[in-house]
Amino acid sequence: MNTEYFTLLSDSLRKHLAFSNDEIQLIFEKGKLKKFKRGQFIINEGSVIRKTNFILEGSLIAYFIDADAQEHMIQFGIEGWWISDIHSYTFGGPAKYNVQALESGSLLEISFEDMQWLYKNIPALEKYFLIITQRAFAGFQERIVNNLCLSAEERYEAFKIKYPKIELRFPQKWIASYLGMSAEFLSKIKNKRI
Amino acid sequence: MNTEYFTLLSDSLRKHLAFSNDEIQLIFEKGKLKKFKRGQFIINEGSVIRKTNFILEGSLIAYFIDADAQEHMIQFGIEGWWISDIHSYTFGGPAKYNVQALESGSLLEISFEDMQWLYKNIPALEKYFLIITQRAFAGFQERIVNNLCLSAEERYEAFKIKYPKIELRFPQKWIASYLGMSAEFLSKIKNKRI
DNA sequence: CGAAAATTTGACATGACTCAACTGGAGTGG
DNA sequence: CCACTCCAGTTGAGTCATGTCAAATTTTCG
Repeated sequence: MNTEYFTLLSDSLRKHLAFSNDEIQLIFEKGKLKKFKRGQFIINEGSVIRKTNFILEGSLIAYFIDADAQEHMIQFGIEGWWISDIHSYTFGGPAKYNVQALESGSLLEISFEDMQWLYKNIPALEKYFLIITQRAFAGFQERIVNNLCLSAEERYEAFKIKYPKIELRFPQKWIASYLGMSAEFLSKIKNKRI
Repeated sequence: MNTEYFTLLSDSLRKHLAFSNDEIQLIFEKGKLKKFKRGQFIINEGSVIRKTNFILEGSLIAYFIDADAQEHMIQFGIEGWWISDIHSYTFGGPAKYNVQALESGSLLEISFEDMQWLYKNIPALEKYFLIITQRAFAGFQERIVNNLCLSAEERYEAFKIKYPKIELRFPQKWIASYLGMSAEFLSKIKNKRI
């Protein structure tokens, strides 16, 4: 198996808790390695996919399309991040969002059932997911707060500071969507034409 | 101990997973029963309070005050809900929000350390918190989505459907803040004076 | 290289905010 | 238990931040 991928997963896990190499190996064995191409859908809105994905390479976005056919970005993900549709993976309902690749790459796919098995065999794993879910939760709280009390320009400035790498790697129209403003308006902010 | 309180906690826990009476008893023993009065602060922004709270009676809100002295509601809570500041409880940093009582009542306070002890002694408890954190996470995702693609009026309509009881119990100005609109504008929506 | 997508730019439209004045009702102290 | 505050809610006028649309330009990628 690719050592680079192993390192990526072990770094992500060990950032929060201690795991043995055997335990990480176990996760790789339970998971399925999948390649994806730019533009490919990993999850389609409406389908039930009880799987979560650890991104090994490339970039993905989670977004949904509203009644006016406007796309809204929920979340982005690059190598080293977990991404799934929580309604489908966690609760078993239909996915509320699309997950699509913006850059080709690969991921490690783990089913809900296999994850329950892994929880039983790797004591720290459930706590790890509690911690990263809490972090994601705190992140979404912050995003709501920013949407409530910052102007469009302030939100963009805060975003650049928080995610300097992301800014360079994702198309501007998706960043605008993530920040809750129109693509045109973000363009005006960047070029000081407000 | 008050059987009504016991039932409230056991219902909340058993809604998601199986727990024995002894296990629930153990949680009550580790927790501290605290009464609070209308207007009282449970958590002050900036302080470190590694405690989480299960509301037994009354209502609380979590909010913060921005640079323009505007209050923004993050979350509300009534009996049967857990509330804390995640930055302080989970990560040990200073609280980002105030938690204040809108109605007098009481709560069960559990420290972070005691919770770790409870996790070790009640196998299902950690999974329970993973589940409710995931639910809260999904809720915040939905709130972001609504803020991105619904008008103020649509957000209010969706809120009334999702939280019919909350609507009647919390002052309108806080509901407006929760929904990301001014109190005046919500008043106009309700009275069709737009 | 060429088509399709992303970005830029300007003109114009509008949803929601701010401010300010007024009203009503709930909590509190004498 | 009444009167007095005082905060929540209402209403209107005026304003502004941001959206929409459409056309021009640049970039991306098959």
